[in-house]
Amino acid sequence: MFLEQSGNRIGFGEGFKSMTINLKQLSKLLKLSPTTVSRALADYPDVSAKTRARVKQMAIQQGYQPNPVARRLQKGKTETIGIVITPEQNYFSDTFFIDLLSGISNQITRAGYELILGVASDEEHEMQSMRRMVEGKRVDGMILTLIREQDPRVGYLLDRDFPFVLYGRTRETRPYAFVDMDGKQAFEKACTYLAGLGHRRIALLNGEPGFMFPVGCREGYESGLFLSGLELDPDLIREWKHKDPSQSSYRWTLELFKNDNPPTAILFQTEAVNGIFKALDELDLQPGKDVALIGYDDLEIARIHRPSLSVLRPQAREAGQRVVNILMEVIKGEDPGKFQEIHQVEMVIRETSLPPS
Amino acid sequence: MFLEQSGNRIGFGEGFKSMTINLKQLSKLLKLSPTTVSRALADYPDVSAKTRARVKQMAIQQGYQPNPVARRLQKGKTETIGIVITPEQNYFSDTFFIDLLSGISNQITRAGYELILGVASDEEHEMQSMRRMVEGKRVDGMILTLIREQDPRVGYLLDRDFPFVLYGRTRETRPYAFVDMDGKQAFEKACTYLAGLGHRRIALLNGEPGFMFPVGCREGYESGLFLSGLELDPDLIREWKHKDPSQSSYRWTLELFKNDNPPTAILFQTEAVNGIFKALDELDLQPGKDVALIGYDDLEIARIHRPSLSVLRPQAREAGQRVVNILMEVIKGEDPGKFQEIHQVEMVIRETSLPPS
DNA sequence: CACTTTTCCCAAAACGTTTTGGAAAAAGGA
DNA sequence: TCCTTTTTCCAAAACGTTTTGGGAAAAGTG
Repeated sequence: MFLEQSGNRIGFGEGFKSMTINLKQLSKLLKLSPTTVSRALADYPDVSAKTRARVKQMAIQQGYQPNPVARRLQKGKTETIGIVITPEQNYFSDTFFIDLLSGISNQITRAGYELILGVASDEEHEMQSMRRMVEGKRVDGMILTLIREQDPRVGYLLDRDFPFVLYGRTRETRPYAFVDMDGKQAFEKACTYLAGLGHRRIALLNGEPGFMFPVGCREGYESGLFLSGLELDPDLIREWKHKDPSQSSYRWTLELFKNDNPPTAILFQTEAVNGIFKALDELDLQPGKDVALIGYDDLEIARIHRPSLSVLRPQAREAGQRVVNILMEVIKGEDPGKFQEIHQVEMVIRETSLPPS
Repeated sequence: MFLEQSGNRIGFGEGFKSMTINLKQLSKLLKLSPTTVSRALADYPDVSAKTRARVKQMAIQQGYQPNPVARRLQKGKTETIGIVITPEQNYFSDTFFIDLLSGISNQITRAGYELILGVASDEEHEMQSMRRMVEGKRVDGMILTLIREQDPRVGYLLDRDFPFVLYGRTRETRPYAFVDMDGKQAFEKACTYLAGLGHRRIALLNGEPGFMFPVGCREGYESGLFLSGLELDPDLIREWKHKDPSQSSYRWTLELFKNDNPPTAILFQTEAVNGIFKALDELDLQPGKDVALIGYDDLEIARIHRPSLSVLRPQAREAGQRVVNILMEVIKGEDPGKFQEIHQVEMVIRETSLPPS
């Protein structure tokens, strides 16, 4: 037989050589078969309590860790989840996203999986990076973020029956798993709150068209106006761009106040806040005092600004954890259509949501 | 023999089943041995040009992709690089970091490797996450960022002879590979530039002690003062905190101007700019006009602010690529001490670096 | 032609696990 | 005691590659 083991050599000049023990060596030490050792460590019932204890103790003592690559080959799983991010869309300036990522990463680790990351400069490379992961058999499942209304990634994965979960939603009739924030309910809440304070001219500075998240925001805004008996005025709706949230929101804010009947309140995504503050400053309008503001996402700037910014606060970390838990179920073969979660968004009232002066 | 292949089954109810062909099936189709097919695809010289072409064509036609897990097991490599980030330190608000990550990710992909990501909430989890990767045999090498003066991670990896590259430097006598920005030269340049404009009171609002990057900044600052014949005044040096760059820089800026003889210029990391702008605003000082400003890192805010911020601009993407190329060499067994790169930092003069009024 | 060299291909081993399908030993039951 | 059941262990197969060490056929050489 070819059972001879060459033993461990500490590398010299040849880079790092693993100095850890493997299953065969461990089993030799224990005078047991690899089978039994493997099964003992996996808590199979067909190994006696005594030997199980003995095996586990020796494993710890020897610092044995099963080689994940070998296990993956045998199990036919990569134990890996993929995600692709696109910095061009200014995604990372958002504390929200890193919180989401943090929840995702920690939960994946807890499951004994890995998270592999792709960074793509645009939509095309985003797809390319994902295809590499999927067709290259590098992952068991994908997590998708920053979803577009028409998102080719979703169709691609559905066509292949490949496990995935969206953070967000898209326009797609086939069932798929997602975790989303209730942007609609959030903006409705914010809108009716402002209306309740007496605001009659409430503007919406919304995210870029083509992406899905501004859709819910707009729906909530319109619904909030309606519930408060206010008329929708298209002149009070503007959209900033992903590429330069500050720049575009700055321009649009200035424009909003050229209106004969300017707004007394603005709803927006917090990402755009710098441009708004800047514009208001130039217009000699005090945030909170002259114009009420409520942002979506609780970024650092929202807390530290004076006056501090009232915000809608999604629970990013929790959402990330849910995304992973759901993905694990989908990978196991569960029906993705069963996992469609819409999470509530909390409103944090700070200093920029006063009644109109 | 047990060469019978069960064939491909499209999964039903059992989750995703790979519908891709494997080497054995491909070789059967070609009426060749797996050996020959493998070697043909790898361009070995001992397979004829004709069969090589035939194999490659069939591989493409059948969409064959070698299973990376199997290859990793055979090759004894994970083909994977690890990185751990700590959002608590506000790392991601920095466009710089995502550019670095982008360079890293793309270069890793080009090498056919994967990047696995850990997100740790603090120093302890950072170490824990790294140990999981290293001792769990999940990566071939590590990339370290946001280095501390005394960084236990470096000692840990050196002790184990495990391949790694730092983005940054640390206090460690043993040789190790790193790519760093020449913060010293950058701040020296900025400082002499300001002095050349006529500034005599130049303040430094530096990063948090304990980390390595503020050390170079300070050295450059001191050297710049010296070269310009200016006296070092400890009252003009302050340090902001990683946890709340805006808050702490705001406080320290106010304090700087309580000085009997206040500064006419400030050097700082751009991360801290919001607090500085805010403080100056309260003090009724115009950035650029009343106080010259030069930041380190070209963040979005620097470009869009009016007046736009003069900055020192490190080439993050290129640095990321170098880190990966070096790591690949170290993994191959090259001496890490050979790879110690310090990259120049460019100065971008915009509107906030005028002579004193 | 006979011998050597080159060209082209392949069977088997190996990477380090988990799973399969028993089998020996111990315990239980009559 | 003999048979059955349970307990405890293990040899061999399997996952899908790459590498090793030839070996047969073709080509070159005298």
